Amino acid sequence: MAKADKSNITTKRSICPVASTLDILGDKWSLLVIRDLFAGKTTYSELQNSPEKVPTNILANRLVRLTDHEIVEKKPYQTHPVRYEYILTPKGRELGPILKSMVTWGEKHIPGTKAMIKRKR
Amino acid sequence: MAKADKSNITTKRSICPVASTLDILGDKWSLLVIRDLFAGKTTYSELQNSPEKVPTNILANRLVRLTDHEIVEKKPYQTHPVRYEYILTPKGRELGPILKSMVTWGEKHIPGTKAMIKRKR
DNA sequence: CCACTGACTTGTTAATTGCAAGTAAGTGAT
DNA sequence: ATCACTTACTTGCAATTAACAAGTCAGTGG
Repeated sequence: MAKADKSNITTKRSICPVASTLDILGDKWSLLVIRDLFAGKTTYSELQNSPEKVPTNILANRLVRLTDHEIVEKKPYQTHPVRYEYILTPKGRELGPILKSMVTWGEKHIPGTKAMIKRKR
Repeated sequence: MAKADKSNITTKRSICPVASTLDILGDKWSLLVIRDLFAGKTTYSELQNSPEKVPTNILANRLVRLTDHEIVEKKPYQTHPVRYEYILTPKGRELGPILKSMVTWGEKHIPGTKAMIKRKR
């Protein structure tokens, strides 16, 4: 039941790029997963161990949605046992500025917040 | 029933600025309302007439939440009859970069989207 | 064979959304 | 004064989503 319904993947509320971006990322968890991928996490269990403790069924669902949108790519990095890594596609990596502007705004306007992402590469 | 519950207004999932920003704005509608305010809309009915057709109870709820967070200010601009205008506070106006980076990403990666915001001032 | 890990699913309850309709103050026309 | 209309919302309820706990399944190491 972690399948995102394909019918809605291309459904846009309007031609506005903001609305369309929110159709994909407009929820409490998607950008948090992407933040963690930016921070260098790659596996399901690493993503599960975020400080915000994303529920496992939601994490699974979001990963499916994000891979459907080609923001994230899932690939096995070993067999026996099969283990998967999730990595950002170029399209996903270009979400950096959105994350960055959120960090800037959050740090300035929400007391008690502090970023600690060390961007790799 | 359009009251946002005050208990949750200062509840943060973590000290991460991205997570905290998403606690406030992480849904399908909030940033759309802010987009419209950036675009120069000021009244409830103008906001209701967005191309995405936000449900009226959700619009009311989001406006309460956003004013609670001091992102939006509600003030009467006339009496008899009382009419209200919603305007962005300085804190709200600083969300511009987030919106802007969403426009950039959306236009580049979501086919069929086109921005048409003419920023005023 | 047993315990353990990683990567998820499934079931159930709780919360949120979306739609339709209704309300209330006030205006302007008949 | 009554009617129609506008703005700015509320209210009720069904439907979708999210959250939480538990369970599954392949595989490994002892």
